[in-house]
Amino acid sequence: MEPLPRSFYARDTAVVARELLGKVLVHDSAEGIRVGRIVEVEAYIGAHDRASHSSRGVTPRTRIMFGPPGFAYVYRIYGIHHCVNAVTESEGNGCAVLIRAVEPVVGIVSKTSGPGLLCSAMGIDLKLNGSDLITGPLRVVESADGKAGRIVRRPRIGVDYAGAWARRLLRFYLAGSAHVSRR
DNA sequence: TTTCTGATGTTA
DNA sequence: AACATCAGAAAT
Repeated sequence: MEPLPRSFYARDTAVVARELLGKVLVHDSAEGIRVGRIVEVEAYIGAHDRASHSSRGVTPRTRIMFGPPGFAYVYRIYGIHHCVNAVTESEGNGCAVLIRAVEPVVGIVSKTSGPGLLCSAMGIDLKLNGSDLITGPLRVVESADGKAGRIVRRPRIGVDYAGAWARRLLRFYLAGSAHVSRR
């Protein structure tokens, strides 16, 4: 299947987030091919978004976020887990979509309901930070049926420190999916 | 059921 | 010190 083009990512982050629902994440590695259908995401809409890592400016960690769209921003969290994002909008904005949950499709043998769990289940780690989602080993492709379903909007998870930004409805998930991380 | 705690490395 | 998390235990 053909990966989504870079122009898909070079748009408003909340729009990209919603449209990523139902799309398919593919990790091609020596371990084999692992495939999951995206069912939950969050938008981090730029350096002015106090919940976003990019609100601290360009640092070694956020370098990829401030780069061009269509690349993977992978970071380690709480010392144990990894989280994966797709960089969006244009270079210099620091925007990205966090992928929070997928529905197992191929080659997945553990839980995928949560950003750390999905990375573990799909073998996503820091080696993929900065990789190209169009040409690299980690790609996003159109779903087989092209359909997503009704979308639910909620506040983002785990960003209570961000004041008013924590209340913005920038988390999106597919209504009725059994693989969403929490209701 | 909800709330808590421990694990553990990176960050600025 | 805090963290875009998770699993298991304790409290209710």
